Amino acid sequence: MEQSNYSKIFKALSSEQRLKIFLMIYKQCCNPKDQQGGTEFKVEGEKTCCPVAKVIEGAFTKVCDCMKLSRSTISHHFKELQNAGLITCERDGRTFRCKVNEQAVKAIRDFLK
Amino acid sequence: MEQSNYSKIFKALSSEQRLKIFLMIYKQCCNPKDQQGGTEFKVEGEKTCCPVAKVIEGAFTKVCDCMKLSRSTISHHFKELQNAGLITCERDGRTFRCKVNEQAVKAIRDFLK
DNA sequence: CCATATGTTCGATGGCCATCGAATAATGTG
DNA sequence: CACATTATTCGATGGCCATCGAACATATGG
Repeated sequence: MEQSNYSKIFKALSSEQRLKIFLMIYKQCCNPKDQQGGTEFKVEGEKTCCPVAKVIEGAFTKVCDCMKLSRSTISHHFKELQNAGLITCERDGRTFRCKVNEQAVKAIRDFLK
Repeated sequence: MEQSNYSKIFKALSSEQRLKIFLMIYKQCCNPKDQQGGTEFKVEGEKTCCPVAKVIEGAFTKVCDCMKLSRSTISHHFKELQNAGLITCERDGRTFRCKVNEQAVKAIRDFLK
């Protein structure tokens, strides 16, 4: 991955609020170990730990419930995370689905390797 | 490491120029494998690969020689990298010494683990 | 001591960005 | 259909930031 792509990723994560949002999603998707902070953002009736990127249903609303930011701001942050290639989102009717981009995760893990 | 510290690190690396500067220094210090891009920023007569953080002499001047930025801007970027805890610098007379902070490197490597 | 090299500090500037509320669109519910 | 939920878009705003040149500070070499 090129330097300019890395700086885009880091820019997306440089906002504390946006980092928080990304980690909320990430911890529901990819992280095999750390389950801290999962209490306020839990997918009901499911294990929060899974081996590969998993789709999160209703991510937008859940994030809204956890943060003191306007919905418009949160929408903006989701867009920025998408533009940086960190997550992908799709909407089907009322449902907002979202998952972490595995390539981006791999790139972050490979940075400084 | 706390989220706010991570966002500080990512903010420091979100500027493409600053990321470039950091990687120049990093590749002279810590990286056991990747030696690409080392050509324009080489410590004469030394192996560019070493196991632990190593002091880089004259880093400021070397970076100035490689980038099309004013010295004041580069000075500013060095300060930002220091404030984020990514590098430490010291001056002894005319000599500008600089090295990568190993804790920060470890933190970056542990992010998303 | 004088000139040169090396960094730092300062003030200005232009641009980007996080945030908000309001307006709008799309969708489901009674 | 009327209403509530949910998400997007827009315009405004205040603040931060990357960059520059100029002025200053410090050190070294002749």
